[in-house]
Amino acid sequence: MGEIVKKNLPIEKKEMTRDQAIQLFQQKGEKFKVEIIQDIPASEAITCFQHGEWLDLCKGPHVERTGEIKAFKLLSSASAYWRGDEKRDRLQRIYGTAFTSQKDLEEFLERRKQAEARDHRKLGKELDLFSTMEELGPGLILWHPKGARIRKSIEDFWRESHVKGGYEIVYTPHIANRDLWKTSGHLDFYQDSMYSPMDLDGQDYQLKPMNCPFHIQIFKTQLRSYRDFPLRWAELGTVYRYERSGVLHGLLRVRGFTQDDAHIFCRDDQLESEVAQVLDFTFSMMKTFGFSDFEVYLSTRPEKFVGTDANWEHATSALKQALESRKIKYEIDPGEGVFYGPKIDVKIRDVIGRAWQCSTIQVDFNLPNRFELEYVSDDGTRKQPIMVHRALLGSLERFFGVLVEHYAGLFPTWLAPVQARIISISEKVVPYVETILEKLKAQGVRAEADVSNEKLGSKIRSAELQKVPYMIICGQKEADQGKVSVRSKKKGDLGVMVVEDFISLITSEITNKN
RNA sequence: GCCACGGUAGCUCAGUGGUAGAGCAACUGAUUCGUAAUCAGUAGGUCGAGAGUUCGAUUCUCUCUCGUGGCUCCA
Repeated sequence: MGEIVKKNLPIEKKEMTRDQAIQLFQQKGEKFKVEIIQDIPASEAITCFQHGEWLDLCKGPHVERTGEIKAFKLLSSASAYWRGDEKRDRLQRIYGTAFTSQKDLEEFLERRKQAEARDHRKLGKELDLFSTMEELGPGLILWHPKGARIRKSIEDFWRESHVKGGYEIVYTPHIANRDLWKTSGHLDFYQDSMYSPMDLDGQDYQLKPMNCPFHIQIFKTQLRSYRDFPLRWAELGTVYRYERSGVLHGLLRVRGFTQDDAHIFCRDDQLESEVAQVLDFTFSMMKTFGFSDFEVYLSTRPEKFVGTDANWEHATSALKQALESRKIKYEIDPGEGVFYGPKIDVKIRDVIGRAWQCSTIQVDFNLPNRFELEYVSDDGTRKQPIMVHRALLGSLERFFGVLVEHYAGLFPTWLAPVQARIISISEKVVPYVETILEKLKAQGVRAEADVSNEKLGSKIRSAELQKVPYMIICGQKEADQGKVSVRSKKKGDLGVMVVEDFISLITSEITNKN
């Protein structure tokens, strides 16, 4: 590379006809290039670029001369399937990047380093939040006490919001008779990612890969009336899906996870407003978690699907109407719907600009049909309800991983596993530290004391590294005055105040979820 | 699942065909300290697992397993 750059060769564009190009690459023995050329529409020109001896097929554009490349670096290499098809040949792919100055390259590498520093797998270890281990098997998460504290805060908020939002909370088992999945049709579509059945008294039972059939069974326990709708049933439901070993990734892709699932059963005429309400709910919840940038996609009918044209048409237009009624900008994702209906996906943008798919809202007319759901309508006839599947956070594991990266481990106080750490300056003030600790705990603050035999600087460093939002420093001065010295992780030294003032400061931050 | 690369102390990592070392953490002692690392000592490892080659394997070979980067996939 260095030599090519040094020679400062001009890079020349060469257009050629299809036949010339095919002949050229056939001579070179490059069967893949020949295949690409054959796929280029006749209306488009075929171009090659050349510098020195090197000639290759490329659409361009290129820099004018090789000397323009002042800095480059190879980043990684990996194998890829030809045309992304695992049944076809494999190619070795080399990833690299080039810049017009060494400084730009260094900045780029610095940004990568920063992204690495907020990697949830690294922080999960450093902050003692979660782990996975060989002894358990891949893709299965152990939530450590500190991770579990955060998860509990998320769940508490989630439940509270759902109850306020007109949902009922339900619970369902982790396994069920496999027939449920035969009826639902999931076995036909997703058998490969479902775990093998287990034999219980001669019946096949199945570890659940989703929660919907359970909610449907609750629906079926009564004869429903049009007056009952909408029924909104939500569950933090833990599901298990077999993910291929190569796709597992920290918390973002796992084999056992908890969906913040809900199913809304409603009438035709309620569909649009229900969807709109879910959209509002999604944005307001995400805002509380610190996300304000969104990308919205409407996914339409895929190649493999069930249901009638009329149903798809109706559901898709209801989703569209809901988006438009809320003046939400969205893009159409053609053919990316689920086999049973169209969907809206919401991606959130994190603080360094990466988009994460979390929320999904899916219309389903397959399951009501397959499970023969019905209700008594106002004219006394039996009708089929519409079902909406929705998850706001998606999976708690994944969402948690995204949160860790978004905040780089420095959680807002309401989520922080340790909200305040009380630090003693000397052994003499330990009893005072304990009274402060009790006061904070009594107000529901997640506080802990550091009375170890270390210097103040060292204890502060340790609290800083653990990203504790507040450090409460107690020395003889504070003990004498009955006050505390407050240091905020974000704002630094806040000075000395009476304990009650600190308590109202931190508790208001916690209740307001700032 | 596929390709490539990895797994050494709790963590971050050196190292070697003759069974291993550092820093931090832990523990013990001294110190009682004012806003990002006090000092000293102690302990800690079947070198991911199994098999093979070898007089001898943590080191070489194979299989498995877990992880990492990609590909494909994600109800």
